[in-house]
Amino acid sequence: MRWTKAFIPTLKETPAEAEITSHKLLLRAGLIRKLAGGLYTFLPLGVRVLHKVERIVREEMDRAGALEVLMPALQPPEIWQQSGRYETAADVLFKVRDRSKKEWVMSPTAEEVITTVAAAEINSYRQMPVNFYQVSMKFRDEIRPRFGLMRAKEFIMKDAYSFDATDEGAMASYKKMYDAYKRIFDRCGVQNFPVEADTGVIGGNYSHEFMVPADTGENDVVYCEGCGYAANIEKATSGIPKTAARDAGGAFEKFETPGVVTIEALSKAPYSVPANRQIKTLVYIADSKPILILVRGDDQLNETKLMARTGAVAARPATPDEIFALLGARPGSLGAATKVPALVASGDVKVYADDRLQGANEMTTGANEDGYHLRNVSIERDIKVTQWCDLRTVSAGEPCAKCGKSLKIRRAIEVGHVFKLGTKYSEKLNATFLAEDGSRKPSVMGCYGIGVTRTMQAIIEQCNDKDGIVWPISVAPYTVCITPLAVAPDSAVMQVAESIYADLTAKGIDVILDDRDERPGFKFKDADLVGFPIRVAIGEKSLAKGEVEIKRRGGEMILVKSDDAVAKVAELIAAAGN
RNA sequence: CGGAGCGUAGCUCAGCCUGGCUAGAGCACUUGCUUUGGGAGCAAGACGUCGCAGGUUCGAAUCCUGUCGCUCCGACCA
Repeated sequence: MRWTKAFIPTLKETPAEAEITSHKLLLRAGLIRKLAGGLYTFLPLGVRVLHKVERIVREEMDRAGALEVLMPALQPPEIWQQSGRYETAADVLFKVRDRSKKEWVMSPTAEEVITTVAAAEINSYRQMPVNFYQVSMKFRDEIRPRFGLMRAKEFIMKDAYSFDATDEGAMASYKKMYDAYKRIFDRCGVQNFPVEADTGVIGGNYSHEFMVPADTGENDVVYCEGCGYAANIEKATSGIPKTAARDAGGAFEKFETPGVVTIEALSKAPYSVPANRQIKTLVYIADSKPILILVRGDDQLNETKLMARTGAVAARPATPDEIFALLGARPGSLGAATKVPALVASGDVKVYADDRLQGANEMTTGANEDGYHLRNVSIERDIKVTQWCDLRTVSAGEPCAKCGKSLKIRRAIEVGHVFKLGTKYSEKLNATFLAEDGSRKPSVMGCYGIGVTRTMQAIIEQCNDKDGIVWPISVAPYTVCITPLAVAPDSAVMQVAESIYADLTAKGIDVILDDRDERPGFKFKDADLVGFPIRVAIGEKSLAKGEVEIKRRGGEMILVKSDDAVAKVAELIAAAGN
């Protein structure tokens, strides 16, 4: 490609719409332009990068034995109702109507469709294992699109769906995808690591997310440098000890605490009850029923865990009015030792308590009466706990549950997610088969997503410097940029440039020739901004000695004889290895 | 949806508080001359429904109301 024939609208200044580095660079390097919030046009250079990432994805999916398909973006709402996700995923569903007013759903993912295919076509255990994948535009009515391609209303996703006859088979399919994902992100040239993850609305019981570490990521990841444990904070647990039991005192007693409505206020004089001897009582409305959640005063409730443990489809904090109606007190004076046991006994309320409180006594909590708290509360004796479970959020510095080393937390971008789904969808959509023993069973599914456009941005977020993008060779829009410092066709400089351009092109290397009649500084700045991995600069000075300059983006410049330039470039590309 | 901020040239922004001449600058764009190893200089030129709609006023980019859009913080996810 010749630069004068390409379309690369670079920007010297940063558009006001961009906040994070990768978004700024996507715009400045001329890869994308915004049409509206969360909707972007991929310009020619952006498309080239996208295709390179997609190619890596396809190669590795194919290598792992998955089969490419292409499913409709417009889907009938009936199959969503059948799976139950018409309600549970309602928030993100784009819906449209055709001329006959029939409603259609714009695909945010395709479990329902592929399972419909499987229901019709997979009738025997002999047809499995099988894994179908596609690369296609997905649509989600995001609450808040942001950061360019990072969270958009439409985005390109690679989604794959495996079908197995047995649970063991499904685990093997899962492992194949897990391994393929590791290879894909490694080949894309980004640091990445898998973490244990929550399964959320998709369902299932086993899941990993692939993360690219970045301060601008939207996920907190808990990890241990000792044993390699890593998990999304929504899922992470630690080996933090339970609350120490003390010598059991007498019955709990009420005491006056006028105006005290926070853990902190109660921890100060004259009360001086440390946060770790308090029980924090929260009221949530889960699927329109009130539930009580008990965590220790110095712990934070993890809402994702709450959803997972209660199996609720929707949960939100109760309003002060709802709380008052239920317990007769306002937030800040709530507790589960009074009034609540009767509500639990009558089945009106369930109490979920964090494991860390198990066996705790001599605790302080609200009295369900404004201005009063209770001291000397023993959980086992005074509170009817419906279910004990892990509900707290892990903090940095807590001991690892596996090896005891101090846990750390970092921000990261989720670029891939693998789920073992089980039979949730195959049961609801009747994807059953005849097993070897003649019985009819639902197939065991897995699903596997990669945010292709998000991956593209995550690569930029990680691979950049003050001058611009620093593309890994595997995904760069062009691998080599040839920069002649004179462009008159009869100049020696341009003739050498043309010759190297022709030779590199003949070798099948993606190369762009900057034939613009611009000053050298201008061309260098543009090349650095766009981030071509290898630059070959040809100027009169060095050419007088028969030499050209080869520079690895972000690396050292070397001088080579112009006749050796092509071989040297090939060598650099081979050294990158991906 | 809740909270905060912003909409003026293709881009970055000034002007608005305290209404008043023809609405400005830099970058980008066009033409010419000079320049030519890290986003050049000079000269000339083209580019605006001041987001949109109503209102107040002799007069609105400026004040008021509504509305639309964008960005950031929170709940959602690849």
